[in-house]
Amino acid sequence: MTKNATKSDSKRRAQPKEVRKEQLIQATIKCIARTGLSGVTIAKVTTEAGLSLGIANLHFESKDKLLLETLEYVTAEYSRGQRAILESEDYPTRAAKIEALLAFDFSTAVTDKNKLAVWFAFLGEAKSRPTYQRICSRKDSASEADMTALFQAAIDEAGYRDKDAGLLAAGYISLVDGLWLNALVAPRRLPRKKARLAARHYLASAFPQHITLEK
Amino acid sequence: MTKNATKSDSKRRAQPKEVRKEQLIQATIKCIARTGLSGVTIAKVTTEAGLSLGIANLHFESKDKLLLETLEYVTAEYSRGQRAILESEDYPTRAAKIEALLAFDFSTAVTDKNKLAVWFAFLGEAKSRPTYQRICSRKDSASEADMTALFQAAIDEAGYRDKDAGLLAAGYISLVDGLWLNALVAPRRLPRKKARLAARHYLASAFPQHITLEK
DNA sequence: CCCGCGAATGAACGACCATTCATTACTTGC
DNA sequence: GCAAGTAATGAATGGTCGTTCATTCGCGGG
Repeated sequence: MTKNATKSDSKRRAQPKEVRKEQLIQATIKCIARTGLSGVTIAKVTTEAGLSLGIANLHFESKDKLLLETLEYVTAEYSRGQRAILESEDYPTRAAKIEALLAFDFSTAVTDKNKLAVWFAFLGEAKSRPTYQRICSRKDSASEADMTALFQAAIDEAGYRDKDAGLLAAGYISLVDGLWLNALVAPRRLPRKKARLAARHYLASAFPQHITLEK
Repeated sequence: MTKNATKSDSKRRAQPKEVRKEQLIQATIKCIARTGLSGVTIAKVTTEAGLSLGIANLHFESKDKLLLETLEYVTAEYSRGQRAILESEDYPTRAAKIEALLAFDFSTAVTDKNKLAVWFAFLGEAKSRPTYQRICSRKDSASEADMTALFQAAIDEAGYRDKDAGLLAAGYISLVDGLWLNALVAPRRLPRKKARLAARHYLASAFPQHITLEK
């Protein structure tokens, strides 16, 4: 009768609300990636989590709320990482900070297939769901301003001509979205490394004195 | 095309199968844009089309087939227009052909909100639906080869250095996808004209002797 | 050791929805 | 103008799924 170390307890045990919610959100991410948003059911999620059917409605008010918190979970994770870079004062040069953003956007943590699948599953429904729309655009509009400022500073310090920081930032954000999407749907055609290289080329031609094609 | 064949039809009338299928596909596009893929029901589609409940299963084998044909309809329409440009021999210069591709990608016909909503709704589910995945990636992989060839020819004729046509083509395709997506989800932040301008900047920095920022 | 509280369970319920098909309505050939 | 054939209809059906809640169980305090 020693405690079951890692294996799931065969007996149910009370857990703090936060632990259960995290468990259910993780299971939801897996289910969305496996079956698509429209294939997700409470039964599949709770089975994936190894819990009972009723638990989702116990900790979340409804399936809708569970899905919403899952979306928020995924976007918050990304935004946190990105803002840590954008707001950091520890990079020796602006070039280093831009490099860090690039490395982050194509890190294995960010390009995780399950997380990307969740992200695009919700984006695909965003047009008809104002709530999804709001959460999804929060991710980008928050960073767009900071990124524009960073790009503008780079433009100023190098004296680039004919560059529009706002347009470059919008372009970079969209390019990354597009590369993620294509890498997710057709990883054979666009593997992660090729996607990163394409993004690097974009930045290199925008900021030739900051970013080069040599690794 | 016509909204409701003259409305005067208060009584039902037999129509060739092709007319009915077209009608139903158009209604499906509207429904997906309005309610998202997961909110689409046969009842909503047939009501939108002004027809009876049973008609969808009469002309399509099932709801699934209807959705599939809708996706194929939207992608085929795009591919047809794009290939007409790529395969045309009527452009005086390569620059003109590249300009035409850009103009096409951001034409009002292609950036129609409903069509884009359909496109991204299916892409959002593509990860978990091999059939969607196949249809969606057909659109891009067909054009990627032709576009790479076009870009390579442009590189050769201008003697650009350090350019990788394949990477530029993959980047352009992804950038366009990303711009469409952001313009769809947050049209306020990224209006169509700004999206087109961002794509133009991309091409201008890739092919400075072909594409310029002056309209 | 037992009691009570709150977490967890899952059978039951009801709403929704794709699909079927008997019936109806139109069209066409004769 | 009639009959046979075909398109269209929509009530009925069966299945799926979100949600509820009476019951069960584990835990900590007395």
